[in-house]
Amino acid sequence: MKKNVTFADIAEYTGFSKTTISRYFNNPDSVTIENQEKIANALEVLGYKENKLARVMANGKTEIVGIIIPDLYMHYYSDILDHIISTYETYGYKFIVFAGNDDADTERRYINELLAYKTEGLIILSHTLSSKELSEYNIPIVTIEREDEYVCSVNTDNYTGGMQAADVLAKSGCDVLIHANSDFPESIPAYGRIVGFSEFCESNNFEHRIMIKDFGGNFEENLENIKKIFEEIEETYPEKKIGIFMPNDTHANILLNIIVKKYGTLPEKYKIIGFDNSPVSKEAVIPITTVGQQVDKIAEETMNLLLMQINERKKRRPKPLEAPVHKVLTPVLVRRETTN
Amino acid sequence: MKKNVTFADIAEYTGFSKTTISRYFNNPDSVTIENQEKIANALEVLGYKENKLARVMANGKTEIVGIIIPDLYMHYYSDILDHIISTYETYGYKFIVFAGNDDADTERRYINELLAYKTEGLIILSHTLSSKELSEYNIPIVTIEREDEYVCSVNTDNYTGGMQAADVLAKSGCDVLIHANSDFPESIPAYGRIVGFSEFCESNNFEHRIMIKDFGGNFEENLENIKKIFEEIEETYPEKKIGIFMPNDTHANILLNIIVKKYGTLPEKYKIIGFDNSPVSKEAVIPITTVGQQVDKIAEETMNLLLMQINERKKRRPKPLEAPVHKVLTPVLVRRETTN
DNA sequence: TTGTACGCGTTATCAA
DNA sequence: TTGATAACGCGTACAA
Repeated sequence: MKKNVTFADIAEYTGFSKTTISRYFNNPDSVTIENQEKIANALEVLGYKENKLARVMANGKTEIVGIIIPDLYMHYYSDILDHIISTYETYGYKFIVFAGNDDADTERRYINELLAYKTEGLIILSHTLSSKELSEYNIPIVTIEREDEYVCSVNTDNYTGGMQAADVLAKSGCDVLIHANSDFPESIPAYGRIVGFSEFCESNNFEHRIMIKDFGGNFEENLENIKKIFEEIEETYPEKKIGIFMPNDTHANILLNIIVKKYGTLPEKYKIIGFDNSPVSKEAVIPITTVGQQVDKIAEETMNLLLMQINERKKRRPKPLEAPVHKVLTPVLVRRETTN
Repeated sequence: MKKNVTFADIAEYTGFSKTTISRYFNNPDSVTIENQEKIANALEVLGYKENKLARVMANGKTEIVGIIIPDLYMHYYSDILDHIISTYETYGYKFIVFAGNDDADTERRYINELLAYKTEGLIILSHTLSSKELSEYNIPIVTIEREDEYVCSVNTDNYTGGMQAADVLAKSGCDVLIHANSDFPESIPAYGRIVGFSEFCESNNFEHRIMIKDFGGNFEENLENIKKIFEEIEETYPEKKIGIFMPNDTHANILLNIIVKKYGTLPEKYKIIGFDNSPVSKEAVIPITTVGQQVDKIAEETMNLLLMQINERKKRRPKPLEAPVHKVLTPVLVRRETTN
């Protein structure tokens, strides 16, 4: 195990001090062009490899962000993760990734681990810890599409999304508008969808119905529960034209597949709209109309919000935010073939 | 910005030396039970938070692994990533994740960044850098399903997989067996599929055909190219029963959707088999038979292989591997509804 | 069982 | 423009 080449070695080789070598990296212009070349040459000759951890010890900037995502099964999450990770090219921040959404203690362990590595900020998509608890960690945090009272967040305007969905189904000539979703508290942004959907229906006098159902945590459970929902719809409204707004594209796709398997196609009787505009919506047998989340913008705004907090902390006299900032992004309707 | 609590503070508060505090964490039994309690108490009172980076400076062990994945669009990759990340519970290693598969220089930057953070090992799924170049970084590496001559790797037995696929299609009563795949060099494990498939057909006298096609890098291109393939098949073999072996489940699903959209179901005339057993194969309109990769085992073996190398390095006199270890895992056929 | 002293590789401060 | 020195927080011989 041969020793690493360090600034000390470069300094010795070139006759400069360690300080000058450091300056060569962090403020090159403060070193003579001539000497810059000498140093550059020495780096080549000695085969220097930088050690960012040592730098972290000295200046405290890890340029690492921690991210906790519920799972990678939901296409929406892998999509988000992909976009966030890709911001490396823009901001240079690296990401340590954890997955999990079950156990609060597990999640606390993840966070403590992340803090022990001095990550400069946290991006949280999982739902197990309250924003109150998160805020007490006293580190820059941005959450995405979850309860966010005490922390900064980026969310889609779910209320508008719900209205858009209802509107499309209405314009597709449906007699009854149905929204299936899980039972979650009003504090979660997605709750806005239910409200937006309902209000649209009520103020436009559409027969509508909210079906609250626990969809379960994996495909098998999803399938079973969505089958039940569909059976109930078939029985209840044999003569009507039905518009169904599913909680996300993954679930919309499952419903679509159930119907297509039964009828060989999507009958005129049914219109479907999903949420997220995740890849599965366009890859489905029949491309699914969806209320699209702007995942690229979400990733971008998340990093902006996070870096804003991070940079504020680096100031000599940082002012903590008076109140958490909640960025809300407008959903974009993506019309495809499951509606008119 | 109040200073962090350090061992020095704990030492001062308890009256012990920093060394004893360190021992409390790394070798508790070498400290009196009584004193352990004193220290534990001090940690509480002072609100100590560990700093693993400082520990890294002192002992060199980051417990971080870097991982470079081509993308998160292919379900197979998100699946693998999910399983690898989840090994945290078993091994305690954290993961810094990069995504990309395009540009060699970009990928070199990723690797250098990872090395600068002293990651203890690398897991590579992208294809842009040769294993020769990778091996020259002189750090523990495991690749998954890619060219691997000079580095350790975990691969699925693609040859057997190819034979299994052909066998299932044959037993499903197909007259012609077709395997569509991209044009890649023999050095890539997936090439074995083509060989296994062909050899099975030849030794059993099945009419067969390998269709080499560039599928493109996103869904739109995939769709377009797979449509062309299907059209060609429809024209060429109007009277025959066709078995089609697709390169992965994502592509098999696209083909299935094209057919179902045209016929309302999967006609008896066509049998389809995919590869990977990634989530999409069971979530498809008609659940897709597939040659399954054992993703859980792949993740496990990958970490085993990596940790073997990492631990060897920690020894006083590490012996470098004489030759890279290539772990090969048997694929498991998953029969579903697109074959008999 | 506990303590001393130094090292890990870089940056920040202050001085020249 | 350059340098000397002290951090950063922890681990580890070696000594007691």
